[in-house]
Amino acid sequence: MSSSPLTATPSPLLPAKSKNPPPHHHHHNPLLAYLPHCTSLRALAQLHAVAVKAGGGLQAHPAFVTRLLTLCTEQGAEAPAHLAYARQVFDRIPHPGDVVWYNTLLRGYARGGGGGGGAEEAARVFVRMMEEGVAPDTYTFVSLLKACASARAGEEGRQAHGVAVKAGAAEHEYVAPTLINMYAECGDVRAARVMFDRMDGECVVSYNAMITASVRSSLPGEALVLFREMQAKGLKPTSVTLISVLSACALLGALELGRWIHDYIRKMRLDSLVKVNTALIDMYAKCGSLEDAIGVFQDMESRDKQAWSVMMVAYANHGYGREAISMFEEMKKQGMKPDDVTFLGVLYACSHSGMVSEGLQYFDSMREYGIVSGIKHYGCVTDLLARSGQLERAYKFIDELPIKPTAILWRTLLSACAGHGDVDMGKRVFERILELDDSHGGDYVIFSNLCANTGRWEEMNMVRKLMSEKGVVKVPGCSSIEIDNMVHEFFAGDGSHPHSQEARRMVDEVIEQLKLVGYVPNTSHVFHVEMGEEEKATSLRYHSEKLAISFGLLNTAPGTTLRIVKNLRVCPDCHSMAKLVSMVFNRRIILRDLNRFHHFEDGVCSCGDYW
DNA sequence: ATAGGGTTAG
Repeated sequence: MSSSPLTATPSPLLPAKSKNPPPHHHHHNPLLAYLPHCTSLRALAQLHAVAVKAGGGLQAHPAFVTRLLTLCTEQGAEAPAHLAYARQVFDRIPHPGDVVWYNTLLRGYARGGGGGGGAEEAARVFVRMMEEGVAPDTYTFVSLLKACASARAGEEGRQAHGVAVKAGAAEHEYVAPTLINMYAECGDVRAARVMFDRMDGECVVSYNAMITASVRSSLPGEALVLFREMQAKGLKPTSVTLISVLSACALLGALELGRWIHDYIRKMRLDSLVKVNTALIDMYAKCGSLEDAIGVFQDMESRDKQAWSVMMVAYANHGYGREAISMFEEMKKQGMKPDDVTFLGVLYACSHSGMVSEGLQYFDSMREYGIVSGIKHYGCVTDLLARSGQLERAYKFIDELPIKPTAILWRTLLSACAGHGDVDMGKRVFERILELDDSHGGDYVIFSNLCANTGRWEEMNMVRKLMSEKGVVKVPGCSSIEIDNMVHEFFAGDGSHPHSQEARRMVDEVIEQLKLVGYVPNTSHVFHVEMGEEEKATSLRYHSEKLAISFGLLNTAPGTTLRIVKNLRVCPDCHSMAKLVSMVFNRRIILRDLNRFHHFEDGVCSCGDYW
């Protein structure tokens, strides 16, 4: 079914299955000189055919097998069939005695070739290696651990760690960072940190691994602490460090720090690296400055697929769906072959701009490019349908997927049900979510609000009861604003910020002025429904967005753009409040939501109230 | 013949 070169070059490449080990032709074969030039399986097969004609094959020659395995495994995740073929070749070798063969094969799994089962396959290869009495080296451990990392297989990873310790390889300068990375990829930052703390702390790569681990685990503040620490130690950041730190800035929405890193990058003359520029585009876009993102993109000497994809998503995130699509068309015109990530970007752009039919067409066209759609693509299509109000169709779409849907998929649909006020569909969906994951506070909140807004009081009470029975808690709303290189965080209602009293007073003042132009608090999205109307109004008044916006108004010069980052989706009341603030106080407000950006200016928002 | 760290639906 695949059209890989494998089908074109079947069995002749396989060494004969014999009980006797093949004779070791270590005699010189002049054809071996051509091996390095065989950069495809097809070429290798041709060489083999020539060898057969000349009398005597090549397939038993170690150099030939190595080349074959390398070619197959370096395709990694893109061509699982190649990897399977390499494995087949390998399994037919009676007594593989060369570490390189094992390492090469393990590398294929390390690159994600085995998918979710990659770690187990890698472990099996390792066991075979032990049985054959072949001694593993550091590359063996690196690849084995990477295989566990890319398969997110924590259990196998821990076992591999144990084996590495026994072999005395765990502290090796290449193995140790890989261990940190493995634990981070498997979601265990604490284990990663334990590994990190056990090291001398003079190694840039370990710092890089730990910084990345922190960013991956949504601990960007921790990443920045590590970054300062390594600078204090005199360790020189590499491009990888800077890329990770930029990613931390992106998470925090720390534009000023991001600009500082950008200057540093220029000073270090790292600004010609494509990946560094891609990280810069991502940082600027996620910190709310689409202009700067475009600037970096335009100044790039060359751009790869990732750069295009990141720019496309940046446009989409800021509400420029059409521009995002034209980026996609442009990159195709320039001869770039879109991949799974590129399509994720296009679908994302379509769903956020209400381009339903285009989105569905792009989704269908994935097959023409030989891309298998994954759960994330399905997520985009679900969003595309659901957001535009085709709830029933979205439900069917999820229900009939060729793979088991995740709670996230249903969650997407649930949000849309809330947006369209369809409590019946919402209920069906809510039940589907509970079957898969009943620990997510947001689901209860959304559904209970939907019930409240449609007058389904008994159901609402049931949901709330269920929620407290299960001990599920609501994630508190948190908004941050960066002023003079300091990130200020505000939580809904609480007074934890040193300036929160000040911010509260400012909110009171702002609200009074907004009331003059017709602002009426809209309490329909206040979760604590057992509150009285007055209490509800108070809770709403001190939503984290309002605190952050007011604090920003108070502490910046008139006319300064306010950049806010929120950890949840913005509530309708805060959204209309921000629109009014932009008009009354003549400020641009750029608010980053869990999902997208809202640019408020002159009383309107760039999302067109579609979010 | 091989190696460690980097962007991605909601």
